[in-house]
Amino acid sequence: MNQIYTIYQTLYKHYGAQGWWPTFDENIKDKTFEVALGSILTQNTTFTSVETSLQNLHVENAIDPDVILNMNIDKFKTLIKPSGYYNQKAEYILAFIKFYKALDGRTPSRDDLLHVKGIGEETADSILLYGYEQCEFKIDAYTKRLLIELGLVDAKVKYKEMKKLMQDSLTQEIKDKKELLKVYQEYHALIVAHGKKFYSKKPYGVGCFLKN
DNA sequence: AGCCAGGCTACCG
DNA sequence: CGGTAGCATGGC
Repeated sequence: MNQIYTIYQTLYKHYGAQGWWPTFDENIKDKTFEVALGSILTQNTTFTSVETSLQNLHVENAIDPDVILNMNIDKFKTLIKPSGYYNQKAEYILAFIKFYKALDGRTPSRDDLLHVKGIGEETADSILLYGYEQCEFKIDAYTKRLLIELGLVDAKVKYKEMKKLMQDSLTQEIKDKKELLKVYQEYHALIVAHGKKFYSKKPYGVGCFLKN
């Protein structure tokens, strides 16, 4: 068993299942769209702030592309204000909505997503992994700090390299595609749970039990 | 009171 | 290409 998969097992044993995405409303019609909204809103922000924004949107029945399009822009900005960067994020979300409606239900390619303003690698992978159930591993700041701290990559590693390391390691161990998707989804959530505890404050990794 | 959050774009050299 | 300022609110 390779090291990346061993880390997953250890984290899973320690924290248990995290749930694939902290969905605000299980009964929402368009889960994919909600995940995309959350993925954009959570950029450089805590998910608790995002939940406040999603709650604000929900009471306006605005977890819906057309409702947002027909809404006064300043009103929309007010609703997402708790997540910060509300001017930028409003622009990003409108750009995504345009893209999303044009898809008409199809699953977008990663490359197409990356051409939408406001969607970088992490947000694209977040939308694909949690919104479209695609096997795209999501790398975030915690993942990077963890891999560096464990000596598995060097400090100037790129997103692409980390993603390849995670995906190659996991596909090597897990042959069932459904299981692989589940592990991708859980693994990222576990890293966030672990990262909040040991990789938020410098120096990173103090007390991290993975360092043995 | 200050630092950090589940990033991205624009612009610099 | 790599590096960095700017974006903004909320939590601890």
